Amino acid sequence: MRTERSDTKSKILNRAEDLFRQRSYSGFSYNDIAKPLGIKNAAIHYHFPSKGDLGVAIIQRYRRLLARVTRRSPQNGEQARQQLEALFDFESGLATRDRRVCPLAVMATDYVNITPAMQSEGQQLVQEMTEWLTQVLKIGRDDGTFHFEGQAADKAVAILAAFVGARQISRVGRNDHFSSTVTQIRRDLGLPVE
Amino acid sequence: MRTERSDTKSKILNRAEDLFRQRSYSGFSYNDIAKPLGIKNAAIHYHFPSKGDLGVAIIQRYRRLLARVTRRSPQNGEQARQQLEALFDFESGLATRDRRVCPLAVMATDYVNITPAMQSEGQQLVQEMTEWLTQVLKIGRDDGTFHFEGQAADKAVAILAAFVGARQISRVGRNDHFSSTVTQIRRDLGLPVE
DNA sequence: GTATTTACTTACTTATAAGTAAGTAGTATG
DNA sequence: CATACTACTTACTTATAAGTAAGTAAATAC
Repeated sequence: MRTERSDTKSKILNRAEDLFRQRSYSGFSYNDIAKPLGIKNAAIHYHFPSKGDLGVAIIQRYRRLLARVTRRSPQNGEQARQQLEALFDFESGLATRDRRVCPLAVMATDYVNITPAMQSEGQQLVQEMTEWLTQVLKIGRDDGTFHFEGQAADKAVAILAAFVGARQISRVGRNDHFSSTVTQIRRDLGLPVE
Repeated sequence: MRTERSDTKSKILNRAEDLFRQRSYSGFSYNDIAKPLGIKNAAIHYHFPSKGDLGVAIIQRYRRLLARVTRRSPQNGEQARQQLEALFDFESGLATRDRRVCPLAVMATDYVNITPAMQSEGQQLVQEMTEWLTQVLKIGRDDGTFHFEGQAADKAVAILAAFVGARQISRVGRNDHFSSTVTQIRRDLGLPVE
């Protein structure tokens, strides 16, 4: 090992995720990672043989990050509300920090360029998110915490779609379009808007 | 002219838009256009000197297409409802035909890779869409045709975000996530869901 | 009927992409 | 203390990217 505790691998992954979300999958190269880290191209291939492996690693880590929120299912309305607020905080934090888009959005636009393994990771990510949010909304509505019409599964997808799309629109259009969307999602659920 | 009526330029533009929405901006090359059309790389450069010029042309044409819907502002609730339905039809048609994403989504994820001229086109597109939809929602709510809480401008952005995001999510996740979102948008507005 | 313009092709350039084979300096293992 | 492994670098390959300069055939203008 060159450095005391080889953190090169995680540095590569950090930088890769940043580039992935700033410039999309086909929009960044190994050199964009190597140069700022002061390493060589081949060092990345040592840790991640192909670009697809790097892509899979990015999504897997993102899934693990989100799993902190999505793993636990709510037992009552209060827990449902807390978990929904955690999602709101998570999404808002990511969106406002540096205007990066959601990894899911990158996978979608670059869908035919990414590897099947990456596509599969994406599919699982969507499934985990929608199933969890559907449960949260169900419990919360039964309890009277949230208000909405129709099926919880449809509402869950619509909310996630709004979050993903809002980050996109706020990047191309005006920055405050993200918070507009969040405000409206809250209103449509009958939640307080501070 | 080689062909009787030189439609090479529009053939290039058609193919480019297709690739743009299938593979994103940095995900396609001049060769991907040239080969299937049976022309040479340089022929594209003749009509569109740089890739940025081609990108601008794609967005401008999309803006013109959408302008058919967004140009006219509604005078009453019935017109508002009709115009909203036209938007729904437009979005649904594009989404289901071949799972291509919205050009807006491509610009967002590829934002730092596209030229300033393309960014400006994107900004105008977002502005045109949000301003028009805000008006539609305002008129429609005053008339009792739509029902929603909060400001019309926020609701407009949220609906557009949901459309953009739904196309992404349905591409990565399950195909029917798009129609789930549309159903929910209708319910949230108090519109009939057939 | 010559000159110019249009719409390309041919043939290239320069840059950069992902990926690899072989070498090497430290680290850990027995 | 020798061996093997880890974490790289050096130096390359092959492919492809956007872009360009010079040439050309057909249509149009005068």
